[in-house]
Amino acid sequence: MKLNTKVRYGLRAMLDIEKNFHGKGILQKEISQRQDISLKYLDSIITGLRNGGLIINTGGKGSGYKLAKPASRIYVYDIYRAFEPELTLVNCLCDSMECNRTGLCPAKDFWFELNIHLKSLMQNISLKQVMDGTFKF
Amino acid sequence: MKLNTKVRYGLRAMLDIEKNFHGKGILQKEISQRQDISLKYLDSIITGLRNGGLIINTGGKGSGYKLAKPASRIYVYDIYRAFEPELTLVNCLCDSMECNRTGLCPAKDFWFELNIHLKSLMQNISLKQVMDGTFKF
DNA sequence: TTGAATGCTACTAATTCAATAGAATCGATG
DNA sequence: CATCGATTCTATTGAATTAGTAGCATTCAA
Repeated sequence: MKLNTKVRYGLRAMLDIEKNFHGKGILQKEISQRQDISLKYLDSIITGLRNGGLIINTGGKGSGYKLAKPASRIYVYDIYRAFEPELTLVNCLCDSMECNRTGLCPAKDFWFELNIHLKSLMQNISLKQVMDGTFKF
Repeated sequence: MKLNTKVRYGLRAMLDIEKNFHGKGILQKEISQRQDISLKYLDSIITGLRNGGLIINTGGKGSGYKLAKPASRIYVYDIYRAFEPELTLVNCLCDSMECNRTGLCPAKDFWFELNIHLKSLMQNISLKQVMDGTFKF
């Protein structure tokens, strides 16, 4: 069970933007250098974050990126979702072809609850909390 | 982020064995039929569980499998570990070549705590609780 | 000694994933 | 207008992982 690197890099990029934004948009190149991610690969990360509505280009002079919302209203799960479909720990939770044992299979019920729990953790911890280290489980 | 099918089938096999064991060892064939898992693939699942010390062959007449310990002392994470290395949500947590930013990178610290939390959930919910549906998060 | 059940090694086919290539576009500046 | 840096898009590659199967060896009780 692994998180893919896009989510991982995505979170770092978001934190980088938030930390270094002081009125002037952040360039991909800066993030690339600070976070040690190749510009080309970061390109796809930025695309994901932008399409997910998490960052926006400041436009105008000295253009660059900033967060689309305050860090306190962006959640870890938002970033996850910028790169992944809905969290589904096991396929039998989403693919009814694969399993229709809900209520009959204790294993399925367990994974179902674990799935909800894990998702809700990520939905409730904000970028700001991650940045400050003030999140709690 | 997905759980692999071995862990998933492994849990089902364990539950099947516990549920159907009444003094007489459970045959792979029975599990295969009840759980609708090909005998060949189940073979590798059983191997994992056996090597993980979670099930044992009853030996003797009417041989078959039973749990190696009471279901109340087998934990979900035990089953996970029968098929996976230690839970590591992101590579930067285990591979120091990849990242040595502990305490510097808020993202890493977050994944680290999430990792601990998730692992500890699985370490504290027993097979019996899964079977009864009495687990709680 | 036979036959069912188990155990072992290897293999394949499919999928996923990280990362790069190359070109098109955009936008500010001189 | 020309250009240069930065961004954006599409496509591709190469590697790793994984679900599932094949085939055979072994065991063990009847």
